[in-house]
Amino acid sequence: MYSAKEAAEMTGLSTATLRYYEKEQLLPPIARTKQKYRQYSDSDIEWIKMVQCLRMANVPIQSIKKYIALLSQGGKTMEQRYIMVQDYITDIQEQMIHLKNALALDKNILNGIAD
Amino acid sequence: MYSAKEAAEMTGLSTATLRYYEKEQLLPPIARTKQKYRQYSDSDIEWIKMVQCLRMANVPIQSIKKYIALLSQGGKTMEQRYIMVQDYITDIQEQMIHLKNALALDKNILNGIAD
DNA sequence: TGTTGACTTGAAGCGCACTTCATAGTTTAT
DNA sequence: ATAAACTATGAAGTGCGCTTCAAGTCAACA
Repeated sequence: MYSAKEAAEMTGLSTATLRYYEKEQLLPPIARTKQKYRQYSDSDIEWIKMVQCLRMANVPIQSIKKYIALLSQGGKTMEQRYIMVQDYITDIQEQMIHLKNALALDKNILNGIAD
Repeated sequence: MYSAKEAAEMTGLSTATLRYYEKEQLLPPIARTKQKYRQYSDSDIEWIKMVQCLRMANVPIQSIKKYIALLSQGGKTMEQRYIMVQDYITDIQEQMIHLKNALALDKNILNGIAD
């Protein structure tokens, strides 16, 4: 079991962010000591790392919350989760297309500037 | 030349967003009528569409501003612009990796749940 | 003539994802 | 025993990217 500070160090998130994620139900309820101090388990740490990956992929908190709700229902929700991830993969691919479109428009505009 | 409303319809952005982009210097100064009404030219519309592509690729306003500043300096800044776009392509590819990492962690966590 | 409707501006408001603050209790080291 | 370091909470603050509001100007039409 790890303290708040240790969990923060292990994940690279701040303790404030960890509390925020917990409050937003992106994490399972974290165990507490008698004195109400959080005790993060190894599986909590894994869980946090997964949330972190989703955030780094720009998945919004509310979507992660839904994903997490599915995940905590176990293996039977695998397909739904797979679909959610696929949708985000599609999003990212579309971002790539928009960037390339921007480059194409850049060239047109440049011709217009006629430098 | 197009009115604010026409420009909005042509781009799918709101007139408020167009004014906001102009204020933030994401657009070149838009011509005005005697009555101070904006008159968007065809090249303004192209410009807006490029900004829109960059936004849809999740490029922040401040970065677009820098990109636009380079673009308005003409063809000699092509390489710098290319590098900027490359950096965003890298960002997007990294997002993809994070998503895949999330999926891998999902599988681990699922084993932990032991359903 | 007056009342729609499109346009102008600056300022305020909003949702998101945190971050910081104020206040208070606990644990550890000297 | 007391100071330093860590933890807790709720509330307020921050930055981003818009959106909405308030107050006024201008053009066209019944």
